[in-house]
Amino acid sequence: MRPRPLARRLYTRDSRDLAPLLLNKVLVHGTGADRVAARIVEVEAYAGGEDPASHAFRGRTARNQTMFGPPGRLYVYFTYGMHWCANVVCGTDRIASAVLLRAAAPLTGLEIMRRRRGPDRTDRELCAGPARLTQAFGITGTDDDTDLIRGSIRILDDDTPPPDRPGRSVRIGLREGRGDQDRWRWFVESDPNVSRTRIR
DNA sequence: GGTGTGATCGTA
DNA sequence: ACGATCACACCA
Repeated sequence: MRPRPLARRLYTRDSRDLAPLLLNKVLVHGTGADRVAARIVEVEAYAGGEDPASHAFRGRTARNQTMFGPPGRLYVYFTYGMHWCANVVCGTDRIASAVLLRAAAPLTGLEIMRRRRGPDRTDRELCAGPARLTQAFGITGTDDDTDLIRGSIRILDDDTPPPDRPGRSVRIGLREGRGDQDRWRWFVESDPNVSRTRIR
């Protein structure tokens, strides 16, 4: 079968159920000559109001309101004064559950990605990291709250299953919410496009 | 492979 | 004041 958008029902799952299922799905942006695509190889779950590491932990704000909206949309936020990061909004309406897209393996449009990321970037430098990924895809704040099923940014299933035994670890870059049991990062073991892990 | 540091600005 | 980061310098 041709690649097709994920069923809307899938996005109603909780972030910790959905996150590992997004591994090996295909993120695409644009059409024709502008099209870029990459296979998702690393994600993290953020569990909203119960999760001290989530932007939603202290309630709804102007920045995080997309997470409180319907599932199946993209939550894009700006951080460190220069980077954008993208999340898949999931769970039920008004529950601020989300999955951070941390890394992907480039599939098509590598020359377009290199135009955005820099001409000397190796393949693995294009999408190995949450802010690298958005830069390679040309995702910014104007893409916040867009629909992942009908919009220009989509997540597709091309019948590549998620790994049977995905790699798993605590989340990266956090100060809060990284207890030993909070292993809410999943990745495709041995994929070179998994981001470098530097724990605070 | 690893660590340390500066960039840069919206958010709370 | 700090951050769901990155690039680059430097060390090994």
